[in-house]
Amino acid sequence: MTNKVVDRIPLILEEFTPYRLNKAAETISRRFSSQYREQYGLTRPEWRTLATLGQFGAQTATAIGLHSSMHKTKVSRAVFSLEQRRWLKRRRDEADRRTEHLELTAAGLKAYEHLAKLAYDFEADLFARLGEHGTRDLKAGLTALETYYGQYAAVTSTDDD
Amino acid sequence: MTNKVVDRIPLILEEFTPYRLNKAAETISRRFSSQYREQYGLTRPEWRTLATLGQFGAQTATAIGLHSSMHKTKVSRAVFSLEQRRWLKRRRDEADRRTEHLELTAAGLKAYEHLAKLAYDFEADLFARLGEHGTRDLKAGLTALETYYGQYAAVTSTDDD
DNA sequence: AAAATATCGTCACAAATGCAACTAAATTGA
DNA sequence: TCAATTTAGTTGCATTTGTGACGATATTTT
Repeated sequence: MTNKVVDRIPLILEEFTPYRLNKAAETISRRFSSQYREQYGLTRPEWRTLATLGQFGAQTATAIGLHSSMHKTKVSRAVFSLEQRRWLKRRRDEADRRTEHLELTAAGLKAYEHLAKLAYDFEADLFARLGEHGTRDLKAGLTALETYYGQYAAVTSTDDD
Repeated sequence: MTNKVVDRIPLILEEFTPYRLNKAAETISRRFSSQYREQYGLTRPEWRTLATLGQFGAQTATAIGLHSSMHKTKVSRAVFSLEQRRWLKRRRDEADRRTEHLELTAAGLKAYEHLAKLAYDFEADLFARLGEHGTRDLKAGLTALETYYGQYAAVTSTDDD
């Protein structure tokens, strides 16, 4: 049962889809993250937190984590760090005092807008380089993956741009 | 020059390609890595090292890193760990004594063959779930990405399968 | 053939991460 | 109404990672 013919075929790492996907994600992320890292010294969790608040306005830490697929400790640390920069402020919810609503300050919003612009430009440049077909394939492939794993319980949570 | 109309469009994180790509890669990797983690307690760098040696036979640490996109310290640690398990042995190159050739032992080869089989099955299952179109799109999208960034100097090196 | 430079692999240290335990507050339910 | 459970967010600790420096060897330059 174990020794089929297929056992003999060697595994070619650079053709193995999980490996390819990981490498592609890392390469692209690295390129993009260098922008916010070099210009603002932001980490990825910080960038994601900023992006989520910029997109939705005030949010709780839990909501940020859910939306941006980050573990709550990452969110907690990112929030702390953005608070130090005076890019966001906390507001305790008086109805449920466990919760705090997080909101960008004017400075935070300004940084967000700049970074959102960089993100757009980055993506536009990527699409231009991939070409029409490459872009369509990539998007469709990602959509297929999302459909697939979206059906399974979103058990885990982690990070990364 | 900075305030175009496009500046007003909010960035939608879950539609942003680098984010989607990262999340997809993480989700898939997590599923796959749970197999070698649970069954053998292997880390990702260890799995990649094993896979590279299984694919090519004896290799130097540097070659493994190049092939599997891992930083040399990761390779060094993975090699040490696999050596502890007696899954590989080192052989000093007498012509160039800085280098060592790494080779799987019988036990290492056996583990490799089992894991390669798991990898195949995992990929086959993924493709089945993605469907014919989803699979083709994903592969084509990855190929497009690889073509794109393959042209740029492979400056960095890291990990993660 | 010496000196300068580059490469191989390892190690020490600092930063980032994940996990589990924790405090505080809210909710459930007996 | 009060004990048990759940939820929000933080913190401590152990593990993993990246960086830079290092010793050893090889190669290149002068």
